[in-house]
Amino acid sequence: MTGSTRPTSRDVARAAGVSQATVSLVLGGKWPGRVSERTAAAVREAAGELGYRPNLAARNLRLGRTRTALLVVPALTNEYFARIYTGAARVAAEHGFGVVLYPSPEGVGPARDPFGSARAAIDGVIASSMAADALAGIGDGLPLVMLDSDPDAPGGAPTVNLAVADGIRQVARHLLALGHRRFVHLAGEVDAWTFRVRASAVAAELDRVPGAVLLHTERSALEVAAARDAVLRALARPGPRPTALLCDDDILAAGACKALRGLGLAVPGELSVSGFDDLSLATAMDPELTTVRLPAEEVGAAGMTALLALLGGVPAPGGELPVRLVPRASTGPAPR
Amino acid sequence: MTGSTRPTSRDVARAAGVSQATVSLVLGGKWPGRVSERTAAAVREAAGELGYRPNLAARNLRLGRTRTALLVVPALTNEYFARIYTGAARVAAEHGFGVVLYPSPEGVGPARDPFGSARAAIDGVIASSMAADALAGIGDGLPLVMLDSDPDAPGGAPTVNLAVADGIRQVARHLLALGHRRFVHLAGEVDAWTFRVRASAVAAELDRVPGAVLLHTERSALEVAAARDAVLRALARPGPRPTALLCDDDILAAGACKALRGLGLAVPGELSVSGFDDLSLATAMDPELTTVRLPAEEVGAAGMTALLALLGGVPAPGGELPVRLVPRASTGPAPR
DNA sequence: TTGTAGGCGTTATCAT
DNA sequence: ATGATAACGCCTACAA
Repeated sequence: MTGSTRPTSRDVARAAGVSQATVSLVLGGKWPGRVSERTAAAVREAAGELGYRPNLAARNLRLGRTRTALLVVPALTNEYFARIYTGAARVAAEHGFGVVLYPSPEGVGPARDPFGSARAAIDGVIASSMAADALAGIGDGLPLVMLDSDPDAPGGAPTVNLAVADGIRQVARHLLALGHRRFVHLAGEVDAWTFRVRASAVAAELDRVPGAVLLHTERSALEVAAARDAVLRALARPGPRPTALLCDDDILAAGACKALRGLGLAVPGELSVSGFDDLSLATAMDPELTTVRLPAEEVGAAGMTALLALLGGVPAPGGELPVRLVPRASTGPAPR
Repeated sequence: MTGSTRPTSRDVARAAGVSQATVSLVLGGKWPGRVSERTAAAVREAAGELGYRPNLAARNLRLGRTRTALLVVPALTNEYFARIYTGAARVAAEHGFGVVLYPSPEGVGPARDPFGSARAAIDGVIASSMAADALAGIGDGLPLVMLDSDPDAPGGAPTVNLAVADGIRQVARHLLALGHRRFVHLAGEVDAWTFRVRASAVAAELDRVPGAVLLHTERSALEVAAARDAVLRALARPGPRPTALLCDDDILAAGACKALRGLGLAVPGELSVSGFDDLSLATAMDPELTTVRLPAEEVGAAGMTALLALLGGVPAPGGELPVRLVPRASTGPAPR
């Protein structure tokens, strides 16, 4: 280790033969009309020479804000959250903000560290698909926007949601139009608003059609192997066999297809399977999955927009983004 | 907005009837023997009452370090990087550090912002699977550990690697033992060290066996659709047909399987397919993919350990972590 | 056992 | 057009 330490604005000032204030003005980009072109150039030169980079901690302390938002996600295991991030980061960048990702350690559980877990200094929080109380200790009192969450939850944080119920409706109608009447719902075994909405939307939509019946709802963790087991359980039940398997999620649908193949049941010849999310998995499979595409990037963007509004003192809009059925090869006419 | 602002340690001190210094000692956990139990309790009570949370910017400025590391990844689109994060975060937490994720905007490209893109104040950088120059402007001069990168790259950052070449070797031997002799290599079209290693390992290993021949190497972006097209191209070439398709990556292998199914070729009956990474995709597919499991979490952990060593002034170890072939259903005896 | 005081590096206000 | 100066909130000698 050479004893070299990072150069400060003071060092730049000395090197350029000016004062710290001038350096700050020039590098802050607000010198036109206040500092001569000559000195500005000298400052920039000196800064470049020394490899000067402003100390973020000092800047944040002085300004009282960090221009950084925290994006809390329950897991990074699928690309949905990656797309959320992308959208949020894009909007953030347009406003000179950064986004820091915090994958919440497996689901719930309040923070253990008395000082909270988010170490980065942040101005606000965007929480995606989280139970409200899972945020305990993260953004205590910071401006908060929730994605994919109960808009009527206590706390009254602005919410950006997907039209999940409408998506389920589209799937159900698609299957009904194909002649299906006997359904099984493979539900995500996760205590999140979005899955509760899915469940009630499935029930409601099938209720509307005389003759259509929801034979059973089977719950499964969001993993392929678990979903396969769940479908095996569901199909082992006595009674008439379903012709359509409506899955809460593409991963569940993938597991369902595996189970069916194992049972020698053709998809979609004997059973139709639908997913939700339109992950890249949906087209990696064979047959490709009929599913619902979520505008994840727009969700992230809208979330960031709402947070920026909040930070600006304007009441944030919130709202619901439309989703779209993507019919592919895993659904077909009901047999018989 | 009520005009309420966040309480400072000063406010806590006032509320508890003590000085800032005492507050700092108590909340910093280094009061035993220096502050009476009674006052300590009073301080904690006041802090809790006010909902006090220390200002990170100020703390970081004062201490000159943030106890935060930046983990730079090329993309979040697959779970490999999620596992890296998990491992790194675990080790970090054991040392009172935090980890902030920075998904580098699509591959390469130096930072556009003159002040660099990583807004969070950080002590060091762990870069995963990145070209060395893709880091320009991120951690300028900060302690750096590279994962999955050329250990002999200029710059001499410590490197934590996977035994990628050995993994390829295991796959090749597995296929050779099954009687395969005509190979096609489906290579990732990414300019990264790990893919260069894979390519040369494939060539080297097949070279060692008389009669074994690498018919062709086809390149493809790391996406299912691209991989499918690439395999269609490769199989349309004149000459003998391969019996084994060695893919750089599970996603490529998934695309390969789709292409083969489209062509009516049985896997593994007529062609064996192998992947690399053991993503959850590998077991979501049908047939399940023979692939190589990477200890991603350990890579992240080792990377963090190396960074902590670096920060402590100790030369970081670096090293290579073993990988393991996971034979599944997509490979079988060579036909004929 | 507790309080006082100084400074971390930056930006912004006010003189010059 | 530029420079001196004062904060931002925290930690930590050192003094009492």
